[in-house]
Amino acid sequence: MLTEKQYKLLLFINKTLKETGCSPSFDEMKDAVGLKSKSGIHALIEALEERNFIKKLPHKARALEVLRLPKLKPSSIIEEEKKREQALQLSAVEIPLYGKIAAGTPIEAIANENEKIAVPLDMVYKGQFYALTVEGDSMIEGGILDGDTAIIKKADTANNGDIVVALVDDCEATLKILKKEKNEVCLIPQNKNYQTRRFSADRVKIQGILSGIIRNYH
Amino acid sequence: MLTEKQYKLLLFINKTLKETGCSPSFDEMKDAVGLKSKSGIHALIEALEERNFIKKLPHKARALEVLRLPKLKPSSIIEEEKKREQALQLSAVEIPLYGKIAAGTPIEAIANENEKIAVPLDMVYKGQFYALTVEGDSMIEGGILDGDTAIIKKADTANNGDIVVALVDDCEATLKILKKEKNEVCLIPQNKNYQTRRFSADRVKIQGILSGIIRNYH
DNA sequence: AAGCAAAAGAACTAAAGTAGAACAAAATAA
DNA sequence: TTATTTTGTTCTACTTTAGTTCTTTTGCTT
Repeated sequence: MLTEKQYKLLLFINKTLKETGCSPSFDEMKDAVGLKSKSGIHALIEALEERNFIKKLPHKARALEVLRLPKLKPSSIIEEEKKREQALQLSAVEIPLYGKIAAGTPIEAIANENEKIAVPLDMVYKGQFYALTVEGDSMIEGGILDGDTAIIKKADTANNGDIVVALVDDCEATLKILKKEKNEVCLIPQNKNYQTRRFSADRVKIQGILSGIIRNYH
Repeated sequence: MLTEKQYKLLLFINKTLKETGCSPSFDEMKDAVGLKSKSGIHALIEALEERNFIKKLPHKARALEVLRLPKLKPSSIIEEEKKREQALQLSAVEIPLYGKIAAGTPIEAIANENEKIAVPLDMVYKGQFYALTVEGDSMIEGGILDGDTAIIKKADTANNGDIVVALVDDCEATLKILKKEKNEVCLIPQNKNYQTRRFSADRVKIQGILSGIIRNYH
């Protein structure tokens, strides 16, 4: 119903009326609203009168009357509603479950947008994520078991020590610890029975960084 | 009665008026409803005015007023809400996070209803659940690491082989594999450096069964 | 593929906001 | 009463913001 300036002025008129019992002058209003000329106040007053928020006796000094104020929702209720909305949206989000890792195919190839999994929000704070089912025990000493769901953050670069989804020769995807050395890349398992594999850097593509693990005991 | 867009716009206008006291502009409305051009807003406004949901001062800026709100939501909105609700309920629920385990105090004592965590629904299919933060490495060979969040199903009995939250002598809570023997109870760690502990059955109370693990890499 | 409606986009018009000055009417003081 | 000050009104000029209208595009239904 009102513009910002109109609303601000209306509040000021109402306030001074209640506090002093007498209308503010155009000059007082222009200062209150932050104008340098009172001609603007005149326009605002006319707009407020046209919208029936105030009544004015023309050619009388300080003769304004507030007819009504826009009825606002109490801010406490607004806050509460916002919180509830946030809670709904913040508690968990859904990310796609792409399939199994260590399955020998690029992840893109098996992307299935239909299968999704819900994960706690704090796992997926920022960026794009997807989920993989871990297959095999090559990371068992890092607490990553066969059947675990790995939450992966999409990325094409990573730091030494990160656990990454690495695609070797465009055909084999594995979950390993990354170590970069000059022109080579080491993929380090966490299982004594497996060996670290070393590739020239151009054979390995990073597809994501491990962000979380979800395990289900049945 | 109303189309989805009309309904959304009406709600937005109403919300803006109640929260700020000022009408939204066409540009603000187009963003709120998800249009890229304000010409569409014009059409929606006209439709809403024709149906007597809002009043407008023509050729005035920010001069909208909401006359009434529809008692019925458009069916498309209802369906959308149902879906979202279902998705949320089906995908994740919130359970209380009680604190750390292996901290030497009964879990009841440190229950804090305020702290909660969202977990995927398939972890908490049936029964009452709570979450604990794992402390220590006594279960490391089972893939349960220091700092992991353990999702626990409330229970006072368990089967051999279950990983349980066990309270010993009413003062010490630990997460271990359960093994019952005649009148004795074994609590078996999964770490060669720890020893299995054996108690008479009356000293050990089961407080829950491990149902899931959530881990966050930072 | 034709026809339709919703949406996008651009062009245009109007209102709101800003400022300054000149002036007229009311309130106040002498 | 007259003189003086305060207050309100009007006008011009210009910038920014907002609303309207029209044409084109897009996506969908038949």
